[in-house]
Amino acid sequence: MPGGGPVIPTSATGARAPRITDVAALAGVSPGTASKALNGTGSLRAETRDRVREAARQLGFTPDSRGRSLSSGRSYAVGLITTDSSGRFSIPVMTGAEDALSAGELMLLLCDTRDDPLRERHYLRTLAARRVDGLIVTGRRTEPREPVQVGVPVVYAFNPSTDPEDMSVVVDDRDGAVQAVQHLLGLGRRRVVHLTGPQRHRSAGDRAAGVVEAAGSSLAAEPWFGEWSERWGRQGLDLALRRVPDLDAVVCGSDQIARGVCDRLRELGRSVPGEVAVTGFDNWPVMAEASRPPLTTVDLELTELGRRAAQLLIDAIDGRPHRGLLRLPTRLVARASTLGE
Amino acid sequence: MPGGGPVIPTSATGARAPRITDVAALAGVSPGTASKALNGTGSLRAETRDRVREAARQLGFTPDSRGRSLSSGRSYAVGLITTDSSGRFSIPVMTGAEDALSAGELMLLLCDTRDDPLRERHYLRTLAARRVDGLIVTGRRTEPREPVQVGVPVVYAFNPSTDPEDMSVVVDDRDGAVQAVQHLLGLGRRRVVHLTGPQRHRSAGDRAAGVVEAAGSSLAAEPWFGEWSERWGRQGLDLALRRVPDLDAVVCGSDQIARGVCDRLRELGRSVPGEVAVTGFDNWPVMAEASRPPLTTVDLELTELGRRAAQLLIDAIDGRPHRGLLRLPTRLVARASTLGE
DNA sequence: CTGACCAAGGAAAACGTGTTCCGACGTTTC
DNA sequence: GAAACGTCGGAACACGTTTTCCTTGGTCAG
Repeated sequence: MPGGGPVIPTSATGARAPRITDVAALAGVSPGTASKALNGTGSLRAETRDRVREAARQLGFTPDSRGRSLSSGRSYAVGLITTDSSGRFSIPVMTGAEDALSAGELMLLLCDTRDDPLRERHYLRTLAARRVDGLIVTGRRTEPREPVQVGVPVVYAFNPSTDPEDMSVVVDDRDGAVQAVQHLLGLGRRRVVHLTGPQRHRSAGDRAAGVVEAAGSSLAAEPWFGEWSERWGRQGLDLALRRVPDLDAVVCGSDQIARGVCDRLRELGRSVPGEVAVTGFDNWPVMAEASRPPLTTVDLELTELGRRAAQLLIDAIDGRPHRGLLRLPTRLVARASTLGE
Repeated sequence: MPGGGPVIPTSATGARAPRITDVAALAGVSPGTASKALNGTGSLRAETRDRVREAARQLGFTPDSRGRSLSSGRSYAVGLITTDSSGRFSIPVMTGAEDALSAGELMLLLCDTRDDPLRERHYLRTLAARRVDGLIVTGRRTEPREPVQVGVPVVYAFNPSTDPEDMSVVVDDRDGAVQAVQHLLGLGRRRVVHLTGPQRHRSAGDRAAGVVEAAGSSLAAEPWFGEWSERWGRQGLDLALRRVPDLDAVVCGSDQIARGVCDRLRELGRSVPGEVAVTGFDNWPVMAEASRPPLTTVDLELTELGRRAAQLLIDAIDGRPHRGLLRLPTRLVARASTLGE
């Protein structure tokens, strides 16, 4: 049947998927020779090589990666353990990782543990059974997590391992906060306050530390810790205004908080950024771009983080192991909430 | 080394990962017998079985799924092709699919094509090489897509195949709209308008059709098509009010639109739901719950959709193929934007 | 003319498992 | 006592590929 799309042949196409033996038979050579011809190894006459390749093409031969894997000792697959794949943090990390891996012909095995240790154990076992070449571990919080015990290279992305010897790639939250503050100081703001998430969250603490460090004497009050919500942004702003009536900049620990702050400021009739400049954190498009005005915010570059994590893993798999924590820079995205129109 | 966590042994643990041969040798039986003992097949004395199992436990033996796969003809893996894994629609679908598959010991191979036909071809080839048992195809839009050509069972989730014979699982957008409207009618609303996304989007059209059908004479104006944004919600509300000053309910095609509508109504001093009731669509928590007031909305039950898709796929793999379109019901989530406090 | 060397390709083993077939042994039945 | 039968376990092959080693035949130098 000539017409129709390019059917990729497999065991269910009707007949069996062609094996290298079939290719070899058609080309009139031995399976070993066919393998060499297709992989460009060994020493073969050009004519033979072409004949084999033509036979493979004709049969629509796709080498079975399981056989190849068994023979090579590598599975060309890595597991991705995530504590919640629906988190908006793990998603871009996954995307970046997949990006880097697919370039290296590696596939990603998705494992969503839902923060359940039992599920995690189950998945680790399954991944071990599949003899994955490596593992990427990610989550939705920046708290260090206890390392996984597994006999292949592991990279922790976004949430580091508690073992400082393990490979971890994380966001430099503190530097992000510093960038935001410096941006505001550069615009002449001198009465800066900081509203952020729960104090027990490491990212909140890191960002607050960055703000305190960078703002120096321009910090008009101690940071307020609350929750990662718009509601807290609105409430927190009220608190801040009571304490610092003449504040001219609010550095927020998340875009949600910043959006709440903007909303409340508008309700109070204070112009943004005319009277008060506002910055967010995370560059979560749906928040940052939909806010009125759109938010100047700190992009975590999570896709790049995922990519780097995957690259590190590939290196380790290829026998060039790295170790320790890699802190990636963030990127300030300036929008109307500090710049105006 | 006894201390430390439960190391899952693999080829990199230092020594080689133990093979079934090693287990057999330790138990004093042949590899074939060991296989039978571990899998509960064949006829063996209980004592022999136990001896083998004990040996396996002692060695920390994990059967190599590649060998097993080669022998059984099944790979126990399915590919997940998504046009964008960062979309908030594909994520819950993936989660649900993974949920159903992991129960059946199947793994998910993640393939994000980024809507690029070249990448898709690449991934299809790779998945074919891995001899996946099946394929789930999903995307971020509800438009039917051209079927993939591959020799294994395929289920289309969220976005159906253009071939009505293919297995597809989709959201019943129309029924969702009907539910929302009936909810409003039940609350006594009689001047209903509808604001939704771009007319070229099938989901917008389906939802609009449902609204028109269910509202009947209570529909105060033709639906307005615009975009899926809060900004359009605000603008659209102005249009609607100009045309229907006494409207008492706005059915929105998305939570973003609904949120914009609520914001604008508040700015205009019209109470929600006192004067105007508002419904959203999608039950996107960050929108629906953060809106003021929180949105009554239509949950698409995407996780369940993913689960069903996976279940259908498993059935097909096990030789019980289904066919045609499965339209899953949505679920109305009532919140303050229609009910008040 | 012979020995050394090289190119080309084949045979066989390896990767790890599951399954089929068959033989050995012990028990039962006539 | 012999034939039939059931239980248990081993040998061999299958799955599909890669790689190592070896053979064959040809060419070149001495």
